[in-house]
Amino acid sequence: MSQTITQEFIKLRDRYIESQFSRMNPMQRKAVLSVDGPLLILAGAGSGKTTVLVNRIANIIGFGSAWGCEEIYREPTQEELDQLHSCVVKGEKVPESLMPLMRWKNARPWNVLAITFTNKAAQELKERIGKMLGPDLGEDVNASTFHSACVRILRRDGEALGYPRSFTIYDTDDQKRVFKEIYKELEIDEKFLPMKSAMSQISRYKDQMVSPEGAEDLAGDIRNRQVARIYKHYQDRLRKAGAMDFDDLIYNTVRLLADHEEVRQHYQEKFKYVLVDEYQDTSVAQFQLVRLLCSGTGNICVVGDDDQSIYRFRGATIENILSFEQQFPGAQVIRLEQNYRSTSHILDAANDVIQNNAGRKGKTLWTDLGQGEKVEYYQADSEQMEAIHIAEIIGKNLKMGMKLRDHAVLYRMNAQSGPIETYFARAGIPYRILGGQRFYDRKEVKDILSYMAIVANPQDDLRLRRIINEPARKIGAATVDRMGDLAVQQGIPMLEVCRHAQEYATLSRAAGALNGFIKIYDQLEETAEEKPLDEFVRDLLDITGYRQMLKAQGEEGQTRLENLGQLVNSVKTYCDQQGAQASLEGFLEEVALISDIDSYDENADSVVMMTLHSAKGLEFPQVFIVGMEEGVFPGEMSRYAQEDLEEERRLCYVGITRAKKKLCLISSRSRMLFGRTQYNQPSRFLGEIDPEHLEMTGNVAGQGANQNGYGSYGGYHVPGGRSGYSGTSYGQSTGYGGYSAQRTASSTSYGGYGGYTGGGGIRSSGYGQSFAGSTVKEATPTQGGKHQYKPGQWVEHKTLGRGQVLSVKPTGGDCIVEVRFDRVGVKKTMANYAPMKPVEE
DNA sequence: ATCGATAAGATCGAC
DNA sequence: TCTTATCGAT
Repeated sequence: MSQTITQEFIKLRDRYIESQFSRMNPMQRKAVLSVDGPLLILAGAGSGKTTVLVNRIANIIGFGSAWGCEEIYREPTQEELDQLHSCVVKGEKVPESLMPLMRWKNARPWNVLAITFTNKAAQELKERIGKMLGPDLGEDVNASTFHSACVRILRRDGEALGYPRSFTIYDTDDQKRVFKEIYKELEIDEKFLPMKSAMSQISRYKDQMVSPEGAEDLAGDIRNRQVARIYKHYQDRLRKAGAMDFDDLIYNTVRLLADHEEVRQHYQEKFKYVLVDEYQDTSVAQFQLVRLLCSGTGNICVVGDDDQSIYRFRGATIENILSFEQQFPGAQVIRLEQNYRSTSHILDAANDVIQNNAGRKGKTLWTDLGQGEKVEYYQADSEQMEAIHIAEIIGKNLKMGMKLRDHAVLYRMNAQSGPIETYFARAGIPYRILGGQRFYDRKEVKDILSYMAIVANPQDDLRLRRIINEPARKIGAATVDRMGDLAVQQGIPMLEVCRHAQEYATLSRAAGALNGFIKIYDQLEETAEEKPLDEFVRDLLDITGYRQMLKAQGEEGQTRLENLGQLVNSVKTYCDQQGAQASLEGFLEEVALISDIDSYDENADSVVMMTLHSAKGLEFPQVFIVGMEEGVFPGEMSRYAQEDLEEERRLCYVGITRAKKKLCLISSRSRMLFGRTQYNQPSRFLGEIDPEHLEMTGNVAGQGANQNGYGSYGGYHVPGGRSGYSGTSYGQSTGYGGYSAQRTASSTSYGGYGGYTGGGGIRSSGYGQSFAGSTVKEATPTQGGKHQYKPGQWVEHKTLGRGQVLSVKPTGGDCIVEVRFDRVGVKKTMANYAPMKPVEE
């Protein structure tokens, strides 16, 4: 009798659990419910994989293995069965009292490890889980990047590898400095072995878990032997400084887990469920890490899309996702092919392009969002026209009620942002640029961070070298080098040598200055001990004399001082967030692991510009991809090797699939790049799209394009030789000053704590800032134009000052107005965008 | 030490 | 074209 009640209950339990995830499509639901064992989710672009991840984690925590499982905590009563039955029928949540019977071997939030590609994605995941299960539970889930997860493991257990608990994390800049020293020491000629190639080769070694000794064994030619030698010296230095670079974080964690059973067991028990997002972009080392972590329970779920693997150049191996089923026998594979993002012309264009790649798992995305608009292909004459066309479309879209933030401009290289940026700034279109120099990469910020770092870790000779004479303290390079030698000889940190300067004959002359530095250092240490973190940093600026130095530097110093003000703010924000947990080490760590995309704020209303790479994971109603040209995209370097070309194609696929409703692909007949004007053929990727999905605009016909208007080579005559280069410029050089001024003037927009709330690493239009709030209004073209201009007319521009109109040319729904400004010379502006109005003379 | 001239170099870039 | 690094001169 009770047997039937139990069976009945279990059957209903399955139905109930399924009903909790009823908003998913069947494939998604299957992925959410398959909790145990290895699982590969092949999630196409826009297929709702984050939703799947969130729900799957919710299921793991809420119900555990209960679905499809015969086990139950105890026999339910008839009354409980009725209760469940009524919940299922009415679609209500079961009462808490019933929950113990509803779950089986469910995990606690901290038993779940979810690894994402960026900090932002991790944060988002936590928030969404929090919304489903309650904020406390969300907070307790381990959601982080590979690197932050490794840092946590290494801080706790890294001493087994001979690193101090408070090891420093070296960024690329720090790495470069170490390399420079090693090049000098080993007398290596940069011409023979460029530092960049040595650095990246060593980075690749670490990605593949190759030790310095291993590199030695592998080395065939002289160059590789040299790299192995550098590798060895480099690791030596890092170890002495108690430092790890980004690659070491992964490499060392793998070593730690592989070689120390008790540590491994601890984490295998802790992380009962491991989930990895963006699996197509993982390295060999990351794969090994994942395998070590999950081999206790075997509960590993990876989500990825082989078609979106775009980081091969950085050590990612697409093999990880392609061979998942071999690596984890018995793996389930689930494909998510329904796309919820884009309309079908866009999606079909993406499918058309990607199907030209060999070596893919193969899937075809579909959508039920309808055909939507065709993909626009615009052929411009120059990169300026490219920008103008974009501005026109944005203008039209705004009129139709779209927001500035609905628009994204994507390009292959950061260098391509310039002309568009200039034009937008001039036309008064508020924009933001992601990428370029990060806030935390600025010299003054790094200097102050270095001061903080040596207080946290007095062994950090590299950071010490950086700031010992900044501001100038009469401690020259020769003195520093001598100190470095002494430190190496005695096996002590440089700071100790410095402290006992008078005991060394070679340092006698500088002893006074060195003593002075020690006084400063001691004072810092004391302040750090006595005061809260944010006050410490504020005082640090004065104790070190840094503030005074900048004050004496005029305008540029002022900007830098403002940046440091931001730094102090960010320390404060960090303190507020962490409360009693706040620590110097903690802050430095957080800063070291912050990226640009982390600070992208989707709510700020401005057009976003970024590289195709940084656009991964984002979506916009209207997307522009510029520079669709051979030699640009695909890039010159990747045109010939099959593998490189396929990666470019995947990048194109990523770009296309960012668009929800409208996509505009733009190529230009001429393009100035690196000071040369190039005449490129339209990108082959354009030719791969079925014309059925394309709508061509621009003066395609006139310029020798073939029937399709693209794709067939030779149809386009290249002036200036067949290489596609021409020494002569293309007449685009007029009215084009003020470029660099624009850029600098517009780089001061750091709201709030860079890494947390948005701002860091984002460069914005000065106009956008100054209008903040009323921007959209200002930038929205009104019917027929808000102001009428005619040649001879005097105008007043918000930032460019007074000027006289030279010419007015209608374009689209707007006019290009050429103005000679009193202060800055001749400029072109868009009548409806520019913050400009006619004035009486 | 700090400036200015000169040369080299320049994808993509998470952490 | 533009930036950045390095070197030599003041």
